[in-house]
Amino acid sequence: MRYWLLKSEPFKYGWDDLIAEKEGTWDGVRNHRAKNNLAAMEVGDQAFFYHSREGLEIVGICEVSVAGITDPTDPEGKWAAVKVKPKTKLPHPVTLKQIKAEPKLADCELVRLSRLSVAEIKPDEWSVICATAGI
DNA sequence: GCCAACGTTGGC
DNA sequence: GCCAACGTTGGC
Repeated sequence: MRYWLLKSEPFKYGWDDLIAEKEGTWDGVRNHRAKNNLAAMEVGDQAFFYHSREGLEIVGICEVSVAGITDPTDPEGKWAAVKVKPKTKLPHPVTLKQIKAEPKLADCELVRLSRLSVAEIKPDEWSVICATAGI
């Protein structure tokens, strides 16, 4: 079981959209590192849902329901995608400010590579964020 | 709205 | 194969 963080701009596709759809396809990723992360995901992996540009906070947890599919929006079929289902809405969203203020999270991919849209979260980082979120 | 970080493109 | 120019992302 591995942990991830999925970034999305809430005005394009937010947590509420995922709830409404019940299952969302994570496609349109055009960054190699993010693609590698997508390709490494397995069914059952957990992922934080993070709102970028607006909100700047982790709002929920979703679970990979379908792994290893090719991006349906890519005509050449070179890019990867997964499907995710919403699992838990965080009782207390964890803001980027809180993440940056926590020394244990100082070198997670989210902080280090701020432009990466699909980041890996280490198990201990996952626990720290869950604790902060009140889970 | 600005700017830093990063990726991509294209001239050489 | 190098690097400058440009575009995009995302935090502030």
